[in-house]
Amino acid sequence: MKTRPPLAFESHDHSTCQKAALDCAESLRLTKWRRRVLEILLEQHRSLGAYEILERLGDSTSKPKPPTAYRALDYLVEHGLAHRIEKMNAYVACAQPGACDQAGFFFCKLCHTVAEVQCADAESDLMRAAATSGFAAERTVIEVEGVCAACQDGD
Amino acid sequence: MKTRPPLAFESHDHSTCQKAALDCAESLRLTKWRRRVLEILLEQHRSLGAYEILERLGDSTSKPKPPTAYRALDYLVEHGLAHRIEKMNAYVACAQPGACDQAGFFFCKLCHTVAEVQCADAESDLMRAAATSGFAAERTVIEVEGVCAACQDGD
DNA sequence: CGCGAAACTGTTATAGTGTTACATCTGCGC
DNA sequence: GCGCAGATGTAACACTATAACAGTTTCGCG
Repeated sequence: MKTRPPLAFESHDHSTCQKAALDCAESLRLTKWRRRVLEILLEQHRSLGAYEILERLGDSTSKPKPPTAYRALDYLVEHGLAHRIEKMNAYVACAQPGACDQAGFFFCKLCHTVAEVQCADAESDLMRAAATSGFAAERTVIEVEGVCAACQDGD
Repeated sequence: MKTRPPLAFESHDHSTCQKAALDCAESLRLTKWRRRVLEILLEQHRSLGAYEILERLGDSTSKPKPPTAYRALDYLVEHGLAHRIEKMNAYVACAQPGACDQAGFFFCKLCHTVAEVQCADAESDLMRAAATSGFAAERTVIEVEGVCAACQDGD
């Protein structure tokens, strides 16, 4: 599993993360809600639940309904700009848009920070194992729950 | 990723699977509900939702409430006799009770059959990656969604 | 331009999944 | 028997996600 270091746990210039994602979204149809959801997700390398996002989409005059958030999230996930963290029922912006093959995630159960790594090796091993049974693999979920260094210190 | 072949997709003497799990449960405190839930899960290598299990726990005279199923499932998962498939919000009996280190799962999205494999290599790679960031990993989820050979034929 | 198809949005309602809180019971050691 | 710990019973609720359908916008194309 060759990976670049998990950026999310290290201090970095986050504006380049945001810019990369927005650049990558150029070729897509980013409507009002999709853009706003993406911007919210891009604020930090943390996962947010669909209803947290929904809250933030509303203003004093109107509150969108759940399908508004889910539709935008589905679109972003389908097009590789966001990922769903199954274990958390939550969503996070893709940290390597355009270069995201088979991602795995380390997520802190306390602060919900998510670090994304490429897991090509693990994935190909799994694909080989699948092939021997005639299993047609479609999507692989790799998630590691734990506590990040910052939250360990905080204890 | 050395694994024995995924048994669940092949015909096999399932009674030995059931027996192994019940033997392994000997040392535990299997109360009425825990035993019944385990028996239900052991009927096949398929995942069941908590409410499906709950249905089957009831009889004509009384229907247990959700906490009954969740408590039994939590216990079985904690003690390694069952696993939760995050992507399906469902539960499956452990296929290698007592010898289940870091499991990964192939599950068919059509028939919900689940094959369990050991993923020690993938896991140790992930643990190494985690260590470099000071991330304290606790639980690793590895799940592959797809279509099993039988369901492909059936199409 | 005008028109039709496709995509997107708004809204209501509901389905599905999981937990909290608290009362009650049961078995076991003392 | 007493008291405690663990297990169960029950009601109510919180969180997550989708179905269904109406209305609107967008966009290609004649």
